[in-house]
Amino acid sequence: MRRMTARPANAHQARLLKLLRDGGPNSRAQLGDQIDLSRSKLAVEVDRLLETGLVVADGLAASRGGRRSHNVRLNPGLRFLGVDIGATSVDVAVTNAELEILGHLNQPMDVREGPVAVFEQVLSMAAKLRASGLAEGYDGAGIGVPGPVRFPEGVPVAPPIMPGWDGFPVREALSQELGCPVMVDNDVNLMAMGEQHAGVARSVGDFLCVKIGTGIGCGIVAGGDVHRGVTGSAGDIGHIQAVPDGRPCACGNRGCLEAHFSGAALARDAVEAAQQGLSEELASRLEAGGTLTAVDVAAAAAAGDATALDLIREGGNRVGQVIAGLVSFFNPGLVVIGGGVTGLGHTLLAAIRTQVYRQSLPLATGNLPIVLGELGPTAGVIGAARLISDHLFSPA
Amino acid sequence: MRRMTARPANAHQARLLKLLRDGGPNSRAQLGDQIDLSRSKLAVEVDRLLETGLVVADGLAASRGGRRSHNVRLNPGLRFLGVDIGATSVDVAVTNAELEILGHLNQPMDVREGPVAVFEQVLSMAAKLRASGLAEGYDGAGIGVPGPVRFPEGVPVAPPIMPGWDGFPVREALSQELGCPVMVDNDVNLMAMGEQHAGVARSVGDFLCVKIGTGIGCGIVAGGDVHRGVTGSAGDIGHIQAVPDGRPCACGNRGCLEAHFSGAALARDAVEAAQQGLSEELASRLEAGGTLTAVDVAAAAAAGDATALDLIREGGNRVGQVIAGLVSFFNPGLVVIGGGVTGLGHTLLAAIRTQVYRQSLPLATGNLPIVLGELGPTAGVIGAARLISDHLFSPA
DNA sequence: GCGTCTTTGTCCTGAGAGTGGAGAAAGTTG
DNA sequence: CAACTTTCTCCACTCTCAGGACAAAGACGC
Repeated sequence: MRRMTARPANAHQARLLKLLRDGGPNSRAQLGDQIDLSRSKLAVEVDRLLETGLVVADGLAASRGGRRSHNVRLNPGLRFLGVDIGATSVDVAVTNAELEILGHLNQPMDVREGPVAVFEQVLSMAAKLRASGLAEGYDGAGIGVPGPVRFPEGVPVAPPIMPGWDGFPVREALSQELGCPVMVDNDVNLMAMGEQHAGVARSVGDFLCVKIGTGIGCGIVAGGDVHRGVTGSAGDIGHIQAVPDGRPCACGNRGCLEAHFSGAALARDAVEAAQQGLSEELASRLEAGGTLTAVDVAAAAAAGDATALDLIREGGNRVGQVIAGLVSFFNPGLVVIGGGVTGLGHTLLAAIRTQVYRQSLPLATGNLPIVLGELGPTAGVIGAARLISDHLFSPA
Repeated sequence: MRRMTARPANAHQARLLKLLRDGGPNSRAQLGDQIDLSRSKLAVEVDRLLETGLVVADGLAASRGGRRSHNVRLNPGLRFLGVDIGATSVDVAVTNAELEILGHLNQPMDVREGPVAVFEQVLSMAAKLRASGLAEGYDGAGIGVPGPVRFPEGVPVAPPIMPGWDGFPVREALSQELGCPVMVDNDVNLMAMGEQHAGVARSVGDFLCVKIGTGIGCGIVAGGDVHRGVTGSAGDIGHIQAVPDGRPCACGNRGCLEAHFSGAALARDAVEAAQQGLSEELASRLEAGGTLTAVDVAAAAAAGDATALDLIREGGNRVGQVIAGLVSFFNPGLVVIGGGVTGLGHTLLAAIRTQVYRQSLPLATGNLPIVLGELGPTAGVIGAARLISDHLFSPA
């Protein structure tokens, strides 16, 4: 099917599209309240957007004490694809232009199988969503990968946990297959954008979004925009030294944060503890499943297992220590904790908070909320849709 | 004397003023090459700037193969005052509108004497510069203080090393006394702006500027702009934990970076070493001067004293470790080392580089210069002048 | 049911912003 | 001294944008 190809012709139109995306259907009068334009000029730009088809009339709204307004809204037929490639699974979702999720699929998959296999999977999931009637095609797609990305080109660079992906033209290839514009970013940055768009970080301009999953990363939002760094590796905090002369890490150094606490490290420590007979709870789970994951530790902790609680607390202390440093450095207005280990819940959060509030200066922590992400596994795909919509809703 | 009060009327004029500030006298044609405006429109805006008096004609330039151009330049009578209040001294300088230093005074002074005493000193230095004929008055002033600042209001907040300054209306008071607009910022941010304007960081959009003096701070420039954080305390890295259970720090915690390495810590360690008889060089200097400073350590190191070199190396390792973490997190394109201890020179730099290159990921360090600041003690005052000129050269 | 008030949206006019070309002014070069 | 360059100014024309007048459509009080 032929998809929309129109783009806003100027900054005003871009602004209007974003207001409609974030605020849903609106009348010209309501739009006028939110934008610095005369009614006449605004009407002209809205008419032009109607001509492009990006925006459509949406009937009459209720009266607010006078003539009823004619609402307009983003074309309800627009479809964005949000893809979140994690280390061990793939999430794919369809959204409308208002970034509401219409359908969401998740599939376990090891990113190390390489770009070709993963791509095949993503395309099949996208096709499945299309086949279920949620979309006739895609107007744009955003995709997140678990490693640094050369953002302007949309190409992963030197990704430690993604052998085979280095230099793979993700943007180019996906755009070719889907026949629509594509933007690529680090998965952590997308999670931050997701929480900023629809989660706990709404209306916060400077915040950190720490994602603890198989590895650890940190999305940085400064002045409302994602900070990616000069080579796209900003936020790569997994290899900050957390313990002097600590555990050996896959990167070759010792004591990296990721070696001491992450989904993978936690699972390894839990198995160790079970084998050493420190926890019956963990041992029986190990026996039953053959292996342990962060989910098992969470369950054991919920059941009151002291060893599991200790593991979580110790890990939280490590992460908290590093975050404390980042808070001193960056002075954010909010810290969001997300990723797979959020299942560890309040125990983890309490440990992190303790460290940060104790080690950072009062001025930086005085009014600093440290909270769990609100969107869970949908943060990434919403962020991905947001990424491509920000791109498409900007002047060409 | 009546000073200039005009401000640019629109973004074009602001852009032109900044081009003239950074590029010196220019013809209309040269300006046209650097700005996206038609020659006719550009001529109109230049004429309006001439009318305001901010810009003046500057005679004919050499021919470039055709008609000679009529240069324009910023009014050579404009004067900015740059003030850099350090922990132990005050720098005051006069610049022209192109931010060239016309006169510079330095005066030892303890910031703990409080805002009233320091202000008196600053005003007397400003008057001295005026009396020497360098300025008939000031069109604007920038001032840096060694602590966090609520930037929009220009008021220091909860400054640990500046008791008595909390909430003191620096901007308001100085503006009153000098009769011109004033902007206030953290001294480290100003140093970063100085190096960005006229030093090693020219044309770098994302960099860190670590200032090691009495304390330690870090200026953060992201996307060309200084990142100040939500409460103005961004870059306050002196109290990041560098050594678990390390030395007690004035802030109440243990192992803070500042407690292990800074001008003050280095002097203390040197005295200790001298008293323990570890270094004859340092001991003789202690005897001679009654006390030791970073300058003594630098001299001892230059003379080949092993103990002094060890102190510097160990300190550099500590700082380098912290910077390594910040590099992983922020992924800057450049790291500038400045402040009082730059006298320690290459020994310090080598230790820092070793740590950063060893601990951060190759992608972040692959093309990362770590260099000493170029401007020395003038970085702060140039940054201060730049701060106020950025303000005055923006539309009102 | 009817006039009055409020809200919404459209139309029109006039002020500026901005472009691009013509052409004058002032050089260089052979 | 002719031909070519570069710089700058002037002018006509287009486009943007604001703000007021006005029409449409509803709420509300009497």
